[in-house]
Amino acid sequence: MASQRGEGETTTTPAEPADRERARAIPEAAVARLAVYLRVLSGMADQGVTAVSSEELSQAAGVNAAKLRKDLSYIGSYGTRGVGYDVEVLVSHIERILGLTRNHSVAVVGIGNLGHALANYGGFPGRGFPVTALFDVDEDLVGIPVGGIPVSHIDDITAVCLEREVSIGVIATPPPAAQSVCDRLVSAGVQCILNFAPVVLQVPDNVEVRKVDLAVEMQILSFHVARRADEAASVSVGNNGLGVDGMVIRP
Amino acid sequence: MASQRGEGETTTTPAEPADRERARAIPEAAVARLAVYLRVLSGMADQGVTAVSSEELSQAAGVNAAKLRKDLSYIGSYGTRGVGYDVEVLVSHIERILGLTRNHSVAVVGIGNLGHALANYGGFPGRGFPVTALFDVDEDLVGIPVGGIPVSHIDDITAVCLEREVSIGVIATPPPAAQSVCDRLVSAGVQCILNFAPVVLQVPDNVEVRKVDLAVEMQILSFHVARRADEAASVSVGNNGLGVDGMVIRP
DNA sequence: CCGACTTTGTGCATGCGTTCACAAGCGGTA
DNA sequence: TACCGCTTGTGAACGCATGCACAAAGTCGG
Ligand SMILES: NC(=O)c1ccc[n+]([C@@H]2O[C@H](COP(=O)([O-])OP(=O)(O)OC[C@H]3O[C@@H](n4cnc5c(N)ncnc54)[C@H](O)[C@@H]3O)[C@@H](O)[C@H]2O)c1
Ligand SMILES: NC(=O)c1ccc[n+]([C@@H]2O[C@H](COP(=O)([O-])OP(=O)(O)OC[C@H]3O[C@@H](n4cnc5c(N)ncnc54)[C@H](O)[C@@H]3O)[C@@H](O)[C@H]2O)c1
Repeated sequence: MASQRGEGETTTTPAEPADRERARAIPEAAVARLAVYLRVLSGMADQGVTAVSSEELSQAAGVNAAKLRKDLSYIGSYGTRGVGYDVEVLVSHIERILGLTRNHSVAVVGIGNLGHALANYGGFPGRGFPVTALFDVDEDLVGIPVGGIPVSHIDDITAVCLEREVSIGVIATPPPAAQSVCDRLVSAGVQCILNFAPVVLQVPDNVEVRKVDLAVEMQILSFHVARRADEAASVSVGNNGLGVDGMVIRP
Repeated sequence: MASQRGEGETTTTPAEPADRERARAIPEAAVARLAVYLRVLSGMADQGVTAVSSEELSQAAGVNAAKLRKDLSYIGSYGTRGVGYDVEVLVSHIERILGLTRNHSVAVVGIGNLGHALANYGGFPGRGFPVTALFDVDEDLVGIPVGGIPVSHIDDITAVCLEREVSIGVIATPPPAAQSVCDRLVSAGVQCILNFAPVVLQVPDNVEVRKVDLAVEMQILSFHVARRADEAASVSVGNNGLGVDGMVIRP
């Protein structure tokens, strides 16, 4: 039911494909950072930089240098001691680990405010994520091209997803429709879902979901201001108690 | 320079104001989940639900029940053993901890594809995050209302932010402009930034930044498909075990 | 060819976050 | 009132991630 990480796997690693087997051991947090390193490295490559040290790269990526080296060590040892890393080499290794050696076709469902923005965004194709299908229930939208791609009707989702080999589904519908859309994507064989609707999606174990919840992001920020305000209050007022039943306000 | 967590803090926690002092101890990850619980609880309240058990709530929020109880314990003990939690009570306590007892005015900078979507989105005001200011460099956009709010020129950012008491700045400009916009927001006194541009922002210690990077999200998804594909390959090929050089995985 | 210098890769300790498991506490019932 | 069953709240164990510190490994100048 629940987590099921390593499944059956009685096996230890076979000798040869150490490269990909290694992938399983990469911490989730490190994967997210590898994607950031990749972006930074790509930028450097574009500017003609050919080599980079862990110190430089870590600064550019906004992380600790030791952490960066450890992250890179998860994917192998491709640096040169005393020198640093070859940018090209690193880029290609990270791309391989992240599975970016092939394109991942993306479908956007719900062509409203957000869906339009996503469909019109030019940043995805260049990074290996071409948007190849758009879906909506609204008959008035069906057939109209957005960002160069005509909107399909949601009822055709299975056929279209299979035909265009969609591997990532993006949900940008209103919350009530999200679960149903998700189910449809799953039955169309989509195994990766990026969800913008503020809803907890229910999916089978073999489907990976990531959510982007802007309200939550803002609330986290809100928490930090509140905390900071309280700290300030504690310090300046001397914090002589009184906090009793809570509801302390701002300085 | 770098992290600076607990800083000067020679003080131990004073006795009384346990309520807010507690806030400092809440793990970052728990804060994010609290926001999710809040959303779920609000939905329940709207449907007339008055009480909920940790089991029910955790299922609705998609997390482990024990984790949920621990998360709630960070903000105090407001449940009733043998019964569960009062929805109203929980909502108001979480809101207080997250600093949602007052509104947080939001400014969006960069009214392009994404900026339009954000400005038009109706979900923020209802959650205590009214969008009160929009900025762009494009003269053609300035003055035009989007989502009911006229776009201001980026050069007026300081005055407008101060006037409207903006507490959260959202960056939706092209990457090259992001750092400069960020700097302007900071000098306008904004201490919370939500960044959509794929750029690592440099900010002073007293400013909180959260980033939303869709390309990174997709690359993480990509990693998981690749990993899964490899596992499948390993299994189907037989992978009859006997790992040689160690690196045991999980049972 | 050697020695000094630079930077990687990683073992280890530390801290944070998650999960388990259970005593404590409460409402309901007889 | 006393008991019973249910659910909370949390101590403690575990596992993962972070950061330090240094040996290993390579470059470069002489
Ligand atoms: N716009 C934003 O900035 C923003 C911010 C945060 C979260 N969100 C979330 O993103 C989602 C989309 O937001 P939006 O502002 O674009 O909404 P929207 O109302 O503008 O667009 C929703 C679109 O989905 C379509 N739709 C509805 N039901 C559908 C179904 N069953 N199948 C396919 N399409 C369907 C509608 O026809 C509409 O075109 C919402 O869940 C919202 O909460 C949006
Ligand atoms: N649209 C998406 O779905 C999407 C997805 C992922 C990431 N992003 C990122 O979000 C950002 C915005 O994307 P977009 O598609 O809306 O871009 P866009 O080009 O449509 O809009 C950018 C807007 O910013 C304005 N701008 C430029 N420089 C500015 C400055 N110095 N000050 C104020 N405004 C300025 C432009 O005039 C334009 O209106 C980009 O960094 C992009 O990489 C967007």
